Amino acid sequence: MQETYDAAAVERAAQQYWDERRAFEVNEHTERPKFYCLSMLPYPSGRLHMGHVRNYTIGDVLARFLRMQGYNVLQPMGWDAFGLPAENAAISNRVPPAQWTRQNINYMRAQMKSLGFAIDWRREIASCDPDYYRWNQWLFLRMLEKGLAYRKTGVVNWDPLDQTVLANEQVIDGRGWRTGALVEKREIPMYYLAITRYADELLQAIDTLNGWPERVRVMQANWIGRSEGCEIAFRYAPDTVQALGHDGALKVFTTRADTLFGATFMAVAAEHPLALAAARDNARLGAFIEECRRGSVIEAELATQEKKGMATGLHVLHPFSNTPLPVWVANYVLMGYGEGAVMGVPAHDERDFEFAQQQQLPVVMVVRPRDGSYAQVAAPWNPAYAHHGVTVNSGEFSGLTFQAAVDAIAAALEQRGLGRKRVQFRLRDWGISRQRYWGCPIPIIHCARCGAVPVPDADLPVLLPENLVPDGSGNPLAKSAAFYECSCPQCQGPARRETDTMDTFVDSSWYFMRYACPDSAQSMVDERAHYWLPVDQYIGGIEHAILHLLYARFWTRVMRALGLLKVAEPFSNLFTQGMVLNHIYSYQAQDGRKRYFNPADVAARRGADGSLVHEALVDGGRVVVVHEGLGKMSKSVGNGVDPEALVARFGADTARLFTMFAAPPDQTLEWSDEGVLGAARFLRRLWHAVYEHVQAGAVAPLEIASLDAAQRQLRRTVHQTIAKTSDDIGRRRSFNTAIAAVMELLNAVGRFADTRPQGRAVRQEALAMAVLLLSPITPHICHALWQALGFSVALIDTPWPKPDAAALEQEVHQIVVQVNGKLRGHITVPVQADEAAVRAAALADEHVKKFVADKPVRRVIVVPGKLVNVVV
RNA sequence: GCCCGGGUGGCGAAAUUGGUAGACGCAAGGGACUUAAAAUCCCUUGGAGGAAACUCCGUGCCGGUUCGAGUCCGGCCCUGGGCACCA
Repeated sequence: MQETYDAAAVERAAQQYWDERRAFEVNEHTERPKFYCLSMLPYPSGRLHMGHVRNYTIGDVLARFLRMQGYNVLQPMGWDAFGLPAENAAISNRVPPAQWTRQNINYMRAQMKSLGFAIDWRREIASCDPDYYRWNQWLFLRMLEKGLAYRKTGVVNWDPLDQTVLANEQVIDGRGWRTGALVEKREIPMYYLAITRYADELLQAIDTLNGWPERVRVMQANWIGRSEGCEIAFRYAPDTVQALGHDGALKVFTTRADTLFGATFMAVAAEHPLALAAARDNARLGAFIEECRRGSVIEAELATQEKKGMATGLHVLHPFSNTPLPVWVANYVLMGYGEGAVMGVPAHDERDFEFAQQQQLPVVMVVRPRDGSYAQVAAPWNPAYAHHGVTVNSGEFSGLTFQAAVDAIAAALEQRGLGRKRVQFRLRDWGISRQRYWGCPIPIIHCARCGAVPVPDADLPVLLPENLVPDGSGNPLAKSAAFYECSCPQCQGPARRETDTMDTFVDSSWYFMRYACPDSAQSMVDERAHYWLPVDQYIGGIEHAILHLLYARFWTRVMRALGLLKVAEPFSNLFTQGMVLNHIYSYQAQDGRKRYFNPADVAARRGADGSLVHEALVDGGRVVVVHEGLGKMSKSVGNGVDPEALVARFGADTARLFTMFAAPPDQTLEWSDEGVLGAARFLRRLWHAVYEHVQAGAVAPLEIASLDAAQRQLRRTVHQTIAKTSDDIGRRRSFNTAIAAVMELLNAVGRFADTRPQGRAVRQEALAMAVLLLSPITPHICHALWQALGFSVALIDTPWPKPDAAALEQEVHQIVVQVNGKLRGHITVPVQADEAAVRAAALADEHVKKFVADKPVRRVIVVPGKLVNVVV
């Protein structure tokens, strides 16, 4: 064994050992229980960042821990390889996205290997591989057959200069990211997946996801957004029938049918057909509608925007009173939710109230105020106005409580054919068409005669040409005749291939299934997926709490309905790791632009007044930079730490140890160079402890019966550490405290100076256990130290230890004594001592006597094995 | 506006079921070794008082429950995140 710890050599040797033995390749033919440990697959951006390191280390710790516990652990890895950054890189580097992406994958795979993750690399997949994305296309066709996929016009962001569709993230302050031109909204035909058909199922099943963090479950439930209410039809008034030239009704959705008699107007969205019809011979209304449609795309702005509206001149009839109600166009009504129209009840809805105040519309109170809380509905708005209560002023429906009123009104409406109870979801169907090149082609052929024709299964996959280079204007596929020119599968006539590609969320909705059977040539998944699914532990960022996880749940249900899978839910347990933060330093450059400095390039010194001053070098001179606090590591503020440099300097084990130790894995992690040094120092100390021990020669077998008190004490610490570490990793996922416990153990070993044969035997056990317990976190150094300690079976094949109950036993233990709840002393009592004995010992303690003095003892509380509280 | 987290030393944090607040680590100060530096090792380190023994105070703020509260309850303040005119 070498005296000094050479991380690079140790890691090379360990990785070579695992590779040669194919240690992490798994199959389905084993008696051991399976465990599917999955980390979210990365986008191949070029290099790993610290978020990746943290994510994959958490997964790897669990995978290795469970492997040692006897599970058949699958830990796969792949690449979310389609998407916009490859096109952006292509524009600036003039390299096809495919080439850029594959280079990045190769580079990042090597980086991952250097971190020593226990991955079965035979199962690697990239979503840009035709063998993978052909099954996106295949399932899309099945969904088309079932009516789960359909075509409809949708709104996109359009850059008028580049003549191209922009993704939301390419729209900056309402302008195109490249051209700076004002972005327009355009309606084009797109494909949608009917996720709303699964809304109820997806919502209800959230209750079964016991292994998911509560906040993720809440976020998903809110996103699906189920509302119980009524749809109500308001028939056109005679003047409106005349104006439009036909009879009809305006449908609205409401959760407050009990307030129907308080409706004093109708409000419809700008895109509502009734608004458009009214605008045909009303130029002012047309202009207003145009203004609303043009308005801000950013939803947060919409929410705070001033309410605006304009009367259409049309009227509808109240279903019970037959009173005519004016129809308004209002900018606060969303076309995409409910019916795109609402009944305006200003007395009991804040938005309607605000609108009515502005437009001088009448306010009619139809819910009785709660005792004395208010006398009448008047400005300013009072949240009590919206409370559920007893109806008044509502004809035959007066005097009913909320639910009774809703039931009665809904029943009466239904009898007249003017409404019914209905559930409305906030969730909308998933638009998957992207007018982009680097994605999975949608397998549709457009024929002038036959319409949109699905590509026959036999012609799959529709291959994406990999040699195109986008130039920023439009979709290169739409300019590539070799791609879009084709013949109609039905009539054989000339036709045009669909040039839109799929949203990359499609790719990531089922990749974890394909890992189970990456070579399945005849089907999307095969019986091996039944073995591995569901994923037992999924690990990833909270930023995917809604979309990715919801889409994957939906996709799983669709595949189950098609008989491809047996599970309803893909992920049994979900772990969301925290972000990695670092300091942000900025400086106003001479050109007026804000520049950021990497924290590694910033030096701190004490200023004249003793406060910290941060400085960085600019053109050879020092300038004072502004410390903007902590923020997520990202390119835009230049505060990233390169994992590769970290591994090169300290080794993978130090990188892994620091990221697991510095913070609980589900909370934010603040980067600290000193903390990294501390992790490296600990590993050197561990190495040195084993080195010293091994240098002293062979170790005698442990003779437990002959141990003295100090030896038994160290052994007890060893086995307590085994128990704590097992619980911390296995149940609590609290890796930082598991590491702290091993550090304490090593500190105890350091204080243990016994060099007699049995002393050395106890030390041997202590060091071996420290190495074993730490091995999921720092596998390379532990691999080497395990060998050095003389074990012939490799660490990777050694089972996780169990605490020895006998070693944990004690004859006496220390008990805390309090007087009136304040700590006053400690007593040592035999473990078998009964309550009376413990009580007597406590009262006999000198410190206790001092505080009790001559005051009468009112009560003594004894918590066995822990504490005594004397109440005086 | 609504829904979730979080608030504990100089810093990252620990305290798992209501039972010794601050484990473990970082930083800082002191010391050992060394020609010196690095590395390593040892000691101190929540605040106040005290020569010491020890005492008092202390987990964002106010109040409550309890023999006992960082932990439970009520009200507030600050902060991070998510959603956002969803009828």
